[in-house]
Amino acid sequence: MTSANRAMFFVPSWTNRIQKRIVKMEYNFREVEKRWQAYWAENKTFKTEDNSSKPKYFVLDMFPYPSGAGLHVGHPLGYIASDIFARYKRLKGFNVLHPMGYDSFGLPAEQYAIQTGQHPRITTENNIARYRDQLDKIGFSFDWDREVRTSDPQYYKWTQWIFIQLFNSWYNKKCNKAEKIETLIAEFEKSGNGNISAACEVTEVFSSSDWNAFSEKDRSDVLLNYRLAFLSNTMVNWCPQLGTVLANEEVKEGVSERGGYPVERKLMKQWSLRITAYADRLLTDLDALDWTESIKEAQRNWIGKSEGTSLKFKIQESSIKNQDLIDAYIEVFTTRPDTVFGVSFVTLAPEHELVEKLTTPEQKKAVDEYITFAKNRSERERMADVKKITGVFTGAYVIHPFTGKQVPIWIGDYVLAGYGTGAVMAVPAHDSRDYAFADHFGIDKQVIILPPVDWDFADKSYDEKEGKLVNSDFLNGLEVKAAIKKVITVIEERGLGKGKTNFRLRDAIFGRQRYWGEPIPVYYENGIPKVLSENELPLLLPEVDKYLPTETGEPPLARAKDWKYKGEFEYEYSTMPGWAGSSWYFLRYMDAHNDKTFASKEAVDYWQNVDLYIGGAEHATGHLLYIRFWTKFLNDLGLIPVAEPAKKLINQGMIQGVSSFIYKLIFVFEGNSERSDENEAKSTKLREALNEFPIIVSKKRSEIITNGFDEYDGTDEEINKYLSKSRIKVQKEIDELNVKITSMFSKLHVDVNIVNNNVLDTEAFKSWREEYKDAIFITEENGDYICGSEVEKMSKSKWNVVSPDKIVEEQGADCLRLYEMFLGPLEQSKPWSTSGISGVSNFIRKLWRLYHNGDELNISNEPATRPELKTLHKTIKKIAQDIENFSFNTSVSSFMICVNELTEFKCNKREVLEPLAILMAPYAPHIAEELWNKLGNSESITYATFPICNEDYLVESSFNYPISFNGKTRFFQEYDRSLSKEDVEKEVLNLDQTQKYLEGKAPKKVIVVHNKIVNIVI
RNA sequence: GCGGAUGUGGCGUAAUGGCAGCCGCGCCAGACUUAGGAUCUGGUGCCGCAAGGCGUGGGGGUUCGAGUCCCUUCAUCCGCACCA
Repeated sequence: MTSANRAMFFVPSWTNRIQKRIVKMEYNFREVEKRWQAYWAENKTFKTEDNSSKPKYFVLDMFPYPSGAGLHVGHPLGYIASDIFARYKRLKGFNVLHPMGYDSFGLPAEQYAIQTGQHPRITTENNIARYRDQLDKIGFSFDWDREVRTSDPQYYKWTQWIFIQLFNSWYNKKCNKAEKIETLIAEFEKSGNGNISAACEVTEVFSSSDWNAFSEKDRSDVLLNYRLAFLSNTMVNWCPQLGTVLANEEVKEGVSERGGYPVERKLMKQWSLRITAYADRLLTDLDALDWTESIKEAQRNWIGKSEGTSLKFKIQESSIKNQDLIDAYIEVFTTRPDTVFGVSFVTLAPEHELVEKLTTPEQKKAVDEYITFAKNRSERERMADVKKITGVFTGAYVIHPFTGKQVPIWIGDYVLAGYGTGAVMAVPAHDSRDYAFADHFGIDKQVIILPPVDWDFADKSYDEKEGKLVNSDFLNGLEVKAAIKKVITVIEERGLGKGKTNFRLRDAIFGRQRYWGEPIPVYYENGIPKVLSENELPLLLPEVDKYLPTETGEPPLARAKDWKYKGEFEYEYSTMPGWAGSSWYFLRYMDAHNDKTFASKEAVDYWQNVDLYIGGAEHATGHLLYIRFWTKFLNDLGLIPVAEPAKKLINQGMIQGVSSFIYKLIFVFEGNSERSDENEAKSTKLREALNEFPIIVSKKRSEIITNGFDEYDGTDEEINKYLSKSRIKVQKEIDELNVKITSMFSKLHVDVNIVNNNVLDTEAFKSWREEYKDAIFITEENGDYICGSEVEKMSKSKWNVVSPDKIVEEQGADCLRLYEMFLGPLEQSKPWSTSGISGVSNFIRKLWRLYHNGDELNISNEPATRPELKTLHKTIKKIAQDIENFSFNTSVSSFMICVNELTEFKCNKREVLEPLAILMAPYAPHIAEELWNKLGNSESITYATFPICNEDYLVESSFNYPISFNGKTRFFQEYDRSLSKEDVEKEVLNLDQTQKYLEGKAPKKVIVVHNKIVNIVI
């Protein structure tokens, strides 16, 4: 059958079979699943109680962004796992909160709005409706009454409210928590900021009288240095194509995570959140969390704590002319103060504030040129050629604080302005970056640590913290670790600097110059930012005529007509970033409709935090860090009782797509004729003629020809036939233009839905796109067109998205649920493939047959036999263990084993089949409800009781010992379980078989593990 | 460079330090027959006719016994990355 025929008969054959099934009264999943989904919705089966005597359990999924592509098979993987767990916990007697919602603000809907003019709200609503429909069909046990949408004004009212709390708070380092800003103002009024220890920008010291004399604007500016939500001039990641700034974790390899557009560094006035205040707590609290090590490690890296010391290098006055620099110094941050006697230069970041002042006139030109160069080098370039060492000498020197020698000051872009002090002391012999820099510019390297191993300093630096100090004055002879301690003491004694901790984590930029996000509830009165009061919330997203920046480059919100606070003051035009709404949503589920507060005290006290959180690992440094930050903040203010959002976190693996490719011949011209209108016309004709119909070459064919997919070598006769056909028509132009035509293969994604087992449905392909309607296929010898395939991330642009809908339609939701779990361990990533789904589908029918005889339900009330009970109880034990260990894949095989065994026993006993239905219920809820109901239960199976394993049934009276010699099993021998170790040994040694394997030799040793194994060592 | 994860049949995978490959797909052989892509039975790690041997990325170690623990090495994937 050709692929075209297959496609034509595909649908009818399915329909036939389903009709047959109905006639034969086989399990009709369509009817059953639809009926129970309706029942659950109607009876609000999964509605969570607010006041319950049951213990609580909160199972949460990372809610989706409702994209236009709909749900793909990767989404439900985590949802199915959490749903199984939620249903299991209900059967175990818990009051389960298992909600779902939508992270519905975000860029794609807005990009779509820019292209089409459709309001993002409409796009979002449509997408949500589609998601909901898809979710409903899979049979999840969500309490939909608690649905949240971050773009709903009733929801973002509270996102804005939390922002206001952040604005009205500061971080008191003395008690290590956030406090109301009023306590800070009171302190300022009383004694200025001298005694304050706060997470803040560097601020000048002022007294209470200074404060009282400040203008309103001055006070506002000072307070902004302390507030947890603050406005400041910051270097931001500016993405011109998206027209907005991006957070660090939204930038991957120098381009935007969404869309892949270039990102540049730019100084802008921006709202930020002072997450750095929480850096230490975010780090230390990780230890107590039951999260995967990889996520914790990613967060640790991202926070990037490093302990070291600051050290001041006085600027040598004779080397500079600038009077401002008398008594000035350069402060560096180092984690290796022990290497201070090996300093051969000091390097400043190009943006360092002292650069301009201390550069000597002789070096000014070179320095200016370098700074311009460094500025214009985009982030991406900088990352692309990390190896390229650049820098320049300033002409100035500092005085070494211990030796008094002069040390040159250099500028280099390997030093980052944003980290530490933006200046480093360079110790080339013991730091690989300094080494590379020194090597490049021919600067001396002073060895001051003797490595414990042979080391060639001509080759590379020695960075390890092992070895003895030399040439280091008072540190000579000390081990590195002792030297670090000692030198810090000396540095602090002499007032040269002090021990200091640095974090890599930056404050989170909170403004986005976009439309589709929460408006920041701020207005400006005489240039002073002020927040709205609670009763003015929500600040609704205004309507705009276009979703683009204004002509003057202001964000889209500036387009809103008459959008002024009290008709007078300008609002903030940036909106909040995508992660704002998701940073607290778990709390809203606890009390989703409260219009007095974000969630009532009773609700947050009862539900506490999430017991089980399931979602993708890609949120390791974004969402999961911000949600922890906001939780800690709300906890500091006493608004919630917990400081962490989720006790346990599981990351489901990514389901990758398997992309299919076609290989299209394209033509490249190389001509050397003059450019003229006439020649242009000829070229156009040439191009059109050659591309009159697309030539699509099958994978193996193109591989044989080219052994790669680049250039076509011109040796395939069939291809040449088509090529020459096109070519003849334009031979005149080719000659006249004197062009050389090269044919290349272009590898293009093709929709996986028209490819079956790598065989392209060529008819479907022709109608897939207008441009392919006349496609010519160069196929394999058997007439099939074979596509290339590759495993990639599932995405619309790669045409490899597989939606769950088709499987639900053809095999049923229970089958999808079981199959997704059957694929392998939850946390493992794997490419999507349906090759094994028939096994699961067969299993479901086999399960059904166990309860039926032909068309009729066939259940016996006879007591079950011992083997039947053993099968059941072994399964109960395994399933309970598996669920607790999140090992859902192994449960599915246990079910299969169980049903296989019971089928073999021809078991139809209620005593076995009723508990089995309950065991199945979390995994395959529809069929379980149906069987439960047919067994005569009138209530939903949801609140049945999970069966308890009776170990008595698992114990056999005898054990079949594997008898091994030198660890290799040779035969088996059955003994009574009560037979002692000693007796087993005696019996085994007397066996003829044993004697055979002993070959007359005496055993050196005999190991008997009771009821496990016998091993005889010869 | 740093960190995390993963390497087991043709494929997805399974194995509290104790019979490697459960379960499923695929494949082979057969049965049944309203010829269905249904259902049922048997087989299927590799080499070998067999006896038997070899097998969990490679090398070493601990152990009576290692897929599992330790050391080392290689490969693949992911995250971070001039972080002083």
